[in-house]
Amino acid sequence: MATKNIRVRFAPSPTGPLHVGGARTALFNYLFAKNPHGAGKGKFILRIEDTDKERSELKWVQEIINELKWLGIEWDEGPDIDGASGPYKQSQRMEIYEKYLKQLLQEDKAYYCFCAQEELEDKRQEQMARGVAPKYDGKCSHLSSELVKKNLAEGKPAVIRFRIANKKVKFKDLVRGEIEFDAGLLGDVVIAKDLNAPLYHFTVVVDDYLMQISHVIRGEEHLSNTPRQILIYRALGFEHPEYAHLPLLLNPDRSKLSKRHGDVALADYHKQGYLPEAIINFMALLGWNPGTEREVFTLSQLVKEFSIEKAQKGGAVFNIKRLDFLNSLYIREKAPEKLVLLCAPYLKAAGLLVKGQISDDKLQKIVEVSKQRMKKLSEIVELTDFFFKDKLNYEKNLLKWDKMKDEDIKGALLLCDKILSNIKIWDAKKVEEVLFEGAAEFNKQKGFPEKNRGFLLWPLRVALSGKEFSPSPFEIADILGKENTLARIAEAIKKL
RNA sequence: GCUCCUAUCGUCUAGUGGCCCAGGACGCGUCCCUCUCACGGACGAAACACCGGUUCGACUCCGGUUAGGAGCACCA
Repeated sequence: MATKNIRVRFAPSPTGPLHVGGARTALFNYLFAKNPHGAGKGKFILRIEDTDKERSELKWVQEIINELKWLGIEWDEGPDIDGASGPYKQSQRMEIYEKYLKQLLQEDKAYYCFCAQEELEDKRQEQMARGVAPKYDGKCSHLSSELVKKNLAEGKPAVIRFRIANKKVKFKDLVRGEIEFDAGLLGDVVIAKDLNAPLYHFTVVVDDYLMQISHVIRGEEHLSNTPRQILIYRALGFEHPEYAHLPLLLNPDRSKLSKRHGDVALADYHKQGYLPEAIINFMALLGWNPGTEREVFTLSQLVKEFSIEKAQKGGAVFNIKRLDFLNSLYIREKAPEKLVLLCAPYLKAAGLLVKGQISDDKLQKIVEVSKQRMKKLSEIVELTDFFFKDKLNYEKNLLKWDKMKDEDIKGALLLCDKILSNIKIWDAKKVEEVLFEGAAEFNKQKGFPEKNRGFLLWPLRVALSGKEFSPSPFEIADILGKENTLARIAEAIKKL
């Protein structure tokens, strides 16, 4: 096994946005391929499974490509850059499937079935009601070749079924160990609607073989699909790859992760302002851990640490609070100039950031004083809007600290105005210094508790921000500048 | 219903027979810092599903029970 080339693939079907569960599967495949402790430099392949003509759309192919790139998961082989063409799209490989389909038909390992869908559905219901595993009853499995030819010539609707051998199928799963299924319970599976419309179970086998995939790493929902796929490998004379079935991502109620409990599209998290670093880190730790107490990893560190043996067997609840924690961590670690670039689109979209109205330097300061409060980038808007507005909108009552009366608040603001008017060097440190002195003086004069600076600072901070929560008045004043700061104090005094 | 998978704090997990009256992280609570929020710091509550074996000794091995999940398509 050590000599075998590692080749893994992520094979989504473009029938909707890239699901976070899918993204995690892609991540694990990528990590497995790139990890240097594996059998060598593996290849990670992206294959688009768009055999479902009705539901597959090009825009979803493009979204898959974009989001994977955004995460930093790069593939060695995959569809063309526009997502529209190339041999890594199943829709472009129809002749290949047709060839193998014909082979199976010829060898009588597959056969035409003329049963109507409604008829099948009725039987299925009846079987389940009887308490047996629903499976195809084999009605068309031994039709004479004359009858098949006749039916086909008459244009009777038909599908192609694969003969499932009545025996036990055993295989080794890298995360779960030996697994055995009784294929006799399965029933003959439909592998194509016709020669030109092959279905998943068939195409996945053909492609994984042709693309020389060494390890199939996928979600646990495919575990019970594995035996029938193995049987198809055998019928085709192929050797099947090794398997690793990853635990499912779960809703808080422990059902399979789905919409209605929250967002499941990676793009939704992207839009809300989750950083790819945070999402990668978060997803990696869902169903895997390094066996140490370390919890924070970059993608390249994960590549180094990863081993499939440490993958978890049980499902993992998608805990958004933990994602938020990681995201705020990575936001705080971002270089200031990069964080500004990331936040700017949100401010622009909110109409706060208008080109040329504010210097880059100032904008960076705004982001810097706010970043420790940000769980996701989109929050920059509510956190900083007051910096950009001309007029603040807040209730007079918000200015009140503790049991201050209106005249006390007015006195505090007047004092602030006086103190700040006299400052020559305007920066946060200087402002803080003089205001601390002023606060002591104010409390003494008013008979307020000596150590409680809130009597001076709270009204000031509210006057400058209009908010209950905000950065310190020193930081705000620094960014606002002297003129604006004094103007906001004057506005506040007018309210009293 | 049938088949398969799974089972340690609320959540993600460490733990491969004695190092564990179970460790870390998120979340939660209290306190400190502090004009607020946040950051940071300290402390705290919180789990081996159950029942039988095996063993000198089980969270760890085996069997069963229970619970949860997935699959059983002319979707992937």
